[in-house]
Amino acid sequence: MARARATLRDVARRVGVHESTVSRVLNPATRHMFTPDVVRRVTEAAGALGYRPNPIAYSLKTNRTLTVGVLIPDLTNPLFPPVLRGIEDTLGAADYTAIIANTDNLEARAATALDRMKGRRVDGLILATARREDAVISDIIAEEVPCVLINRTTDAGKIPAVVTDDVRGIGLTVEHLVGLGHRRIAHIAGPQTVSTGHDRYLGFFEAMRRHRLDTDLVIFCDAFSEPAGAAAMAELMTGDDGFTAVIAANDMLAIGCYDALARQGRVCPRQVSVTGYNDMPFVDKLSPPLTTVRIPQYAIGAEAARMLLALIKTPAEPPPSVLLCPTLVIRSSTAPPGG
Amino acid sequence: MARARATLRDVARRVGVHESTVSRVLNPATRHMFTPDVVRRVTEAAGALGYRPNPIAYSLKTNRTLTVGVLIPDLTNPLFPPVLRGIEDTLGAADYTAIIANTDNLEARAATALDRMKGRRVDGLILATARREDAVISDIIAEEVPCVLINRTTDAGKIPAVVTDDVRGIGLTVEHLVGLGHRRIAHIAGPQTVSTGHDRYLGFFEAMRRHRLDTDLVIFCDAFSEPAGAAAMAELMTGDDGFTAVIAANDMLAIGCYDALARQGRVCPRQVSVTGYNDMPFVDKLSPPLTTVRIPQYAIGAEAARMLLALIKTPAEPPPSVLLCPTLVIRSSTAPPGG
DNA sequence: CTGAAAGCGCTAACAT
DNA sequence: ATGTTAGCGCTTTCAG
Repeated sequence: MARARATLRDVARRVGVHESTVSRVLNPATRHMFTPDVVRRVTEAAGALGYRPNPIAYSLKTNRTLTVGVLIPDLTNPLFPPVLRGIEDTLGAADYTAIIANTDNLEARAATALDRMKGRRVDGLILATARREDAVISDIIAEEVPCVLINRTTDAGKIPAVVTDDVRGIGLTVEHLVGLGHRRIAHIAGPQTVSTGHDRYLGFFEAMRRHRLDTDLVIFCDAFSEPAGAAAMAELMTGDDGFTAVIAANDMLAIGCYDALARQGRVCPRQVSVTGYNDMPFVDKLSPPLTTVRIPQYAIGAEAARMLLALIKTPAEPPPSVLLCPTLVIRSSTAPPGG
Repeated sequence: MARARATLRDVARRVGVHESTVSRVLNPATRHMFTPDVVRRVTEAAGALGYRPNPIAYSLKTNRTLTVGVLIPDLTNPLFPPVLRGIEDTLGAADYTAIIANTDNLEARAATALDRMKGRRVDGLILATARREDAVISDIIAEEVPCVLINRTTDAGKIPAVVTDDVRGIGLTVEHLVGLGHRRIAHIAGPQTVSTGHDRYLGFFEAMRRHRLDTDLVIFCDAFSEPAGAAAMAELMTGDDGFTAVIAANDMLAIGCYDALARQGRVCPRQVSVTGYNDMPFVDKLSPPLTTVRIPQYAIGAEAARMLLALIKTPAEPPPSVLLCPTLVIRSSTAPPGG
């Protein structure tokens, strides 16, 4: 900033009181100690000088930066921007600021980013990058940094998390497809090293079993990506086992399915129904518009931020994890089999 | 952070030298003043104690926060995440960190966000929110805060900007459509209060004139949004003037065109060709895949960050604005007329 | 080549 | 009800 900003001392001098008086008057928690007259004079002088507290000095003194670090796999995945808006809106209302970093799903990058954030002395962390067994998170626990997980959680479950009920979410898609008459249903599963991939597979398995349907048609992908989805779909079509529907573990995988289907000249949903997961922006614009599971993205971010703020305030009382409810969004990528 | 971090004093005590010696040894710029022996001992002790400089104290002393503010209209617009990655990668390499805020295209929110950022004492700003006449930016000039604009610029042009050549970009689409045989071409223009909206309209106007074609089929929108595009397209179809192609000022407007077309049962590109602008992620998945103008999103961010860092280092030498080159991406939303 | 000392702007005991 | 004082961790003149 160019212009030299007014400091507490400047205000104090102008009013003719001590620096600490100004500090206390300007602090809502201690303002009550003063006569209305002093409060008025100080407030006016502060206004006249355009006084703005220096957060750097505040931080150095209090050891709090009013900053939290947010780790996400990839900002260009449209799933995350709405989550971030939820986080930033909630943090902003409490005068906190988010610092965001992408990890590209690489644990090494997560470690580096976390180091930078800790270096910046963030007051807390929100991580969307948890693996089921996560060394990085073990460190965080050991260091007692306030932290909440979103979207994915760890097996150990020692850290408060805001996630959706993935088992139930996939159950919804199975019910929907079974209701349409499908019996041979395949699952393109995500990485089993992360809770979302694992829970969705579990959800598929349990729901299919409930209907006494076979669960042999499962391809495991090592990434929630379009190419991985395309490869899996291609593999599925190679050993054609007469499946009529595919449940992809997320929307990116489902888009990959579309690609592979198109390359083989198979048409969705007439020949194969496809479902996704997340209801990312723009999947309603695909051809055909994708049937998928909607998760409350903004709410996930907002809730996580709320929890983190609580945790920062009272680290001794970790807030309970939150399980949000997914809903099925039926569009045109699903239809009765053999349509 | 929980664990009390080692300070300079701790390191100094351990080595048996003065605090300032440690500071100087750890600073690459002043390290050369010392005997190799001292350097080694200090470095080792710092390593052993896990010393990490406290950026807060550094900032308080030096008046630099190694932080820059980034203002964007809306993170959920897929145009921006790649730009941000460019910014963050470049800033990160120089140990700078970005603070991001959304304005939703509201000048009031821009002012608020900027206030918060200045409050946080950012060293510089990157703004993707400029209007052609922008009071907020006038303030920034007056306060001499290092700043670079991206995507949009101001009429006054007093601030270095990284933008693409929008006149030329739209020219590309006109050439393409004319080459396909179109003569009656409409333009769904963006807000004329921002440079992108204005320049693209200008580009349309000039290119059409070059071909001696009429430029009467223009609808001005007050937002670069899907509903605005749909409304404009609907209006265009009402007074049907026999147009065979529509150039939308950006991809969101083009998607709105798709909506309106679908509602009227008109098929693209057979009855109407449509073009967009920006080549946002996922427009290749639309039906039909959108012909659009690609801008180097990551490069815009990276270049802007580079310029800002230079400006912060030497405020007296403002870097020249950069005009990046757009390219046409031909997909399936354009075809010869009356196909 | 290294040490001493001041001070960035703020908060929070502790005094009165 | 207000003032004094010390100090957060660092950089940087100024001495030597």
